[in-house]
Amino acid sequence: MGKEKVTSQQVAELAGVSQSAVSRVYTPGASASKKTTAKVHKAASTLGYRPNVLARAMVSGKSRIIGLVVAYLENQFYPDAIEKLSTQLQEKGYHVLIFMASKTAGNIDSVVEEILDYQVEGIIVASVALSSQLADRCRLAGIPIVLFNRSQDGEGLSCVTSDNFSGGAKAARFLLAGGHKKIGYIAGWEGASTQRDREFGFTAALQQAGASLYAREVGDFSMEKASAATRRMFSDAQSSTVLINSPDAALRGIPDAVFVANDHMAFAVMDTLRFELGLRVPEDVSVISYDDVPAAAWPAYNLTTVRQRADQMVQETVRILMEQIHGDGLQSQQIAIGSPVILRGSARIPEGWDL
Amino acid sequence: MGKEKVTSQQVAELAGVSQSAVSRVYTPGASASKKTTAKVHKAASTLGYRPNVLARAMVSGKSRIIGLVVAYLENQFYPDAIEKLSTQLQEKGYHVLIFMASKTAGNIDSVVEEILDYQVEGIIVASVALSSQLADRCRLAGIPIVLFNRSQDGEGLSCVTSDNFSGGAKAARFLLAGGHKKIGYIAGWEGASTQRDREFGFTAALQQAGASLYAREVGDFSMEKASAATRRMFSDAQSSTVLINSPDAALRGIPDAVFVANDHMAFAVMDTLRFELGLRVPEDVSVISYDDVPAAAWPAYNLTTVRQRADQMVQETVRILMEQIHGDGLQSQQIAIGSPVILRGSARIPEGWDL
DNA sequence: ATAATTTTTGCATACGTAATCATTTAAAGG
DNA sequence: CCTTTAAATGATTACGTATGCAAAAATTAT
Repeated sequence: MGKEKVTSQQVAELAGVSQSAVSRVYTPGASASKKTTAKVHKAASTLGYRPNVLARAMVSGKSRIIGLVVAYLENQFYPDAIEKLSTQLQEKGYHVLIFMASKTAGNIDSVVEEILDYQVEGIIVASVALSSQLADRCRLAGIPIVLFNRSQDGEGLSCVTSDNFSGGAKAARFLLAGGHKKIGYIAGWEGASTQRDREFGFTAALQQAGASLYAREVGDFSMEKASAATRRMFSDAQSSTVLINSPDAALRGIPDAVFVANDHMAFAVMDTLRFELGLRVPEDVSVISYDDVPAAAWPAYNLTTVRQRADQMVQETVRILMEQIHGDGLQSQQIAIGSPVILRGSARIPEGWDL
Repeated sequence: MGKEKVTSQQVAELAGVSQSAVSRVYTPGASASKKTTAKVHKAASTLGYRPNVLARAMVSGKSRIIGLVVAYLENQFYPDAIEKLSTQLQEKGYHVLIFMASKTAGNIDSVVEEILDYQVEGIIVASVALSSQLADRCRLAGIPIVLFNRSQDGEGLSCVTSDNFSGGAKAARFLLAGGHKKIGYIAGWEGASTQRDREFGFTAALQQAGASLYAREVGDFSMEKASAATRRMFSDAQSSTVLINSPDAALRGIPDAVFVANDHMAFAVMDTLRFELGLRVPEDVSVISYDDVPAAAWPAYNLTTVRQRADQMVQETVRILMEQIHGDGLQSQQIAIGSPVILRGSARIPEGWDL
């Protein structure tokens, strides 16, 4: 109940200087003599003074707040990224105001509007799309936006992703080199650029090798739907699975390998294969996926996967944001971080691979 | 670059009213006629006006910001909680400013100082402790604090936890009912109240049944350390494991059950038992732990665990925070949510249990 | 219709700080 | 020691909004 607001004015009085002097002591690059600096610091510490960020933001226009829109926190990739983002921004004197888009799905725009109300200096949008008029509003307001782990064409938005196309291609070449003939794909949510690019890269590399997709199902980045997709794809009857380009009846049967659009779904896929369908991984079916979240390295899964370098993605995101905030009106940048295959035990390892 | 700041003044001019009128239209409970409300709304929408939260915070003292201190995001329990917290607070018109304490470990206090700079209306501290002088400062400043998943004695701080003592006791009774004789415990970080209470409850229930702990190791809530602890506890030689109260040589040998202080460590424990030590779960060793994070239900682990009801914990946290913010100077509250055992397959199920 | 009451409105001020500007003080140069 | 230049300081203003106060308008009661 005791509202103990210590203001720069009070510090000034105690130190015997003007309020301006106090302000300058706490403003980097402002001119203040050693003497007054000392006096102010002393008075400030006895009173327990700390500058009011909000008041500072009012007059300077710098709130030191970055808005972060996020969803899908059940996918370990995002908490990991949030932690890294927040830590790096903290080091630069910024802090993260978080906005959940998951449960409010659909009206991402209203979430971004709320963000703008807080006079954020920049916005990071993770894993969700943005309407073009909203993007325009932000550009008009001079507030930089960086899409994290999503790209969006035609809006001139900055984005940071892994090189999903080439990552998908690597997965395909890895499976082909392993001698797999009937290769399936379990897709993520089809509105996502990551999903699209991974699939494009995957199928492009298959075709380049004269192969093609044997089966395809959609898992929408959800574990439940991925399980269902797995059941459809690996049911003996294969009734509901669309067999693409299957040459003749002799080759029919369940896939001998599957590329899953992300680790989160791959866990469900592996569990369904092993515990529900009684198939062995990798002996009966090779599984490879995308992200390399921490759990992929857990022995129970030991998942071969295409690594998304969260550290580098975060670093680039912060760099772009800082560039746009400080140097004003820079060009938007699209960054794609290289994504290596991490060899583990869920997929047959081709002989002589990665010597 | 175009800084398009639309102010209430501009809206007022376009609508032909005073700035005060505009303010009142956007202030719930203020008096404004239908006519002016309509005029203002029209002008506001043509100009794209939205109230500046920061300016509003300046004069009203209400920033609509809640500070959240968090660490250990690799433990799925916390992302889950963050999502729920943020969503519930959003619904009440508040937003979450996030502060990572993990990498800055040790100086939690400086993190809280930074939070205060943002004039937050409340602080949620998850999984970390707070110095008493900091707690005092916040109380003095009239800023409510709620500890989430930690309790702290003697500071008069509000906290929300699960009923860790009784949860630990339930785990013990469950293992005893299953006929286990050599029961081990893998502890979390010993500075944590959750760790302490779970262990106290566990050992108290053992003793009440005339049993006692057979082995104990510390895992510090880390997967690596939990693996190492498991190796020590289950090595045949048992050289480094402290055998507590082992009656005679005949009873020596590896534990037939282990209670792990949280799920996050239990995953590492199970993996180490199965893939490194070649032990079967639950045939050779029963494993039970605490939290019931999503991954505990994944078939690969199928972990029997004491559920921490994140939904209810979040709900209570938000309730307390709102009470303290609106009604001023309320008593601090300590809430412990009941925690049921969730039966899965990692521990032998006693006959007739939970009929 | 007039008085009493309630609601609405505009004016002025305050929130806590940074930035501009003119002024004073200190330092440097000869 | 005096002049020139640089550094430091204080008074003032501005940021965008909410609120107390008094005046005006609308409503109700008489």
